[in-house]
Amino acid sequence: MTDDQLSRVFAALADPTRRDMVARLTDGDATVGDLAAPYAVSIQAVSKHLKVLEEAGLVTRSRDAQRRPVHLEAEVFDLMTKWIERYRQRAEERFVRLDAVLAEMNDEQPETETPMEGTAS
Amino acid sequence: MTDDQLSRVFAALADPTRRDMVARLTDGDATVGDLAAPYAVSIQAVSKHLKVLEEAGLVTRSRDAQRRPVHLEAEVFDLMTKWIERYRQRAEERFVRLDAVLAEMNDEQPETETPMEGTAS
DNA sequence: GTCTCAATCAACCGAATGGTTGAGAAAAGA
DNA sequence: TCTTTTCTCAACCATTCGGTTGATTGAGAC
Repeated sequence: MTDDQLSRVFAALADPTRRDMVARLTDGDATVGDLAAPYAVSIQAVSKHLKVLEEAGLVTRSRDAQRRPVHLEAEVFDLMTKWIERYRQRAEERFVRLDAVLAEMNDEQPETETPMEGTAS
Repeated sequence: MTDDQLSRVFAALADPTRRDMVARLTDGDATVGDLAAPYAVSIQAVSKHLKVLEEAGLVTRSRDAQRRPVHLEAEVFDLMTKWIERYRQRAEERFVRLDAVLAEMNDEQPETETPMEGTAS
């Protein structure tokens, strides 16, 4: 499943616990124990969540004695933002065009069928 | 899992096939058959994908004879963009603050010969 | 050395996911 | 009516996911 990075990032953020971790990491780096504290799950479960976030490129981990501080990598957000904005813009452009078409159609007959395009990859 | 809408949206877009469907829907509405054409999976599988996208609020489906045209709902993108931008900004603010601290440290070492302040490397 | 702390690895479990095939529903056309 | 087209529903299957407990590693502290 989910071979490319974009898939991994979206999948990582599909979990509320992992989203909350990312949110809290914007306050600064934290250890696994710190991150695990608020949640009602084992520290092993949190460690697994962090592995998912790490493989998505959302966090990195270094070493400080026994601790493994977790650091948020914000650049990956751009990957998502780019994808989202690209298609949101396209959708909005089409909406604007459709709007113009509809306004134009008001002068003509309102009986024609709605066009159904597709397969343009 | 995936109780709230944000989770459902992220989860829906974690699949490359579903992302491609969304991308193609920015060209305009399409039928299930149209959408299924490029993929090497059954039409039932595509129907399932569409159900996921629909439950995430990313698409809506109407009816036109036997066909069920699929329409992209771009507003849901805002939900993601808001979340992403919020935490990206927080992360970047923190980065900028760190940047300022580093810049301040560098001020003590202008482009002239390094005056050997006591700063450890 | 031994002990403790912080975190991961390993095995397991139940539920969800993405795919399949087969049957059926809904609407138009013959 | 019967047929065709379009799509969904219902089982079923293999894999993944999020969680658990138990064992183990890594790095101080004693």
